[in-house]
Amino acid sequence: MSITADLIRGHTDTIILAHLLHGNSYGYQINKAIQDKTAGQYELKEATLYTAFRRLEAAGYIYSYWGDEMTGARRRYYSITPTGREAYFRMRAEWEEAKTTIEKLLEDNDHGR
Amino acid sequence: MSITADLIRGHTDTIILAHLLHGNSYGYQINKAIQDKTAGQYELKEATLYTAFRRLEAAGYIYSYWGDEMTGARRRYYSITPTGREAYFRMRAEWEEAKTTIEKLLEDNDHGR
DNA sequence: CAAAGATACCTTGACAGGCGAGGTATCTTG
DNA sequence: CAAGATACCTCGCCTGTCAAGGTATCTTTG
Repeated sequence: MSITADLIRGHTDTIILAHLLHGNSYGYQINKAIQDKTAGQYELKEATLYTAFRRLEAAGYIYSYWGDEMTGARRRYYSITPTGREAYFRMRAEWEEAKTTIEKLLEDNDHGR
Repeated sequence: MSITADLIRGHTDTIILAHLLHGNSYGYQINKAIQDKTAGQYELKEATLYTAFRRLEAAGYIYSYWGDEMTGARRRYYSITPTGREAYFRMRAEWEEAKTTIEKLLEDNDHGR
């Protein structure tokens, strides 16, 4: 969790969409996957996660359905829509752009003095 | 301004500090410099800028003083403090880390399926 | 010289996303 | 059976961004 909230802000949606690209999943698993991927360096807070699901579903980027688990706690599965896929690629492109811009602005450049 | 606010969020302070590294400056000029650097792709909104100045000053990262212009509108100059310098380098390091993390999480990786 | 535009500062209030804190229910393990 | 993991959820606060509005001075232009 060493990464501050404001730096990750705005990426939550894209991160979730990225995980749904290869197949349907449910909240708890997505969160686990993220922790694994970043070696515990970052975790979506549950409240953040579920807020994001609502937002993404309202936007038509994902849809959800209850799993038919015979055992264990019930799970709500999420699936990415074609629109969601498009959104993902658009958001990634935006990130690439933003990255360059931020990089430029954070530089400690001393040119001309 | 093609870059969305949420992606830049949290970088405002670092951007300002970066600009003050090479010398004192005032709000209007800093904003102009940012627009030039990004070829108009991004501009800090004034309200954001001045909020940030207050925040940075309260944190002891910068201090301000009124310029003694004999002509033109009055200018409030800002100067970075040693603590501010430290903060800048720390924030840059955080950005480097965050970047890697975000990159990892946004990947469209299909490994293992 | 008046109007328009640039320079330069500032505040208020709304909004959105993140998240701490709290809650529910089920299954597994010691 | 208690503890911990799995799995879901909501409420209300906090913080950073920014649209909209304001002030004052100087320069340019018709």
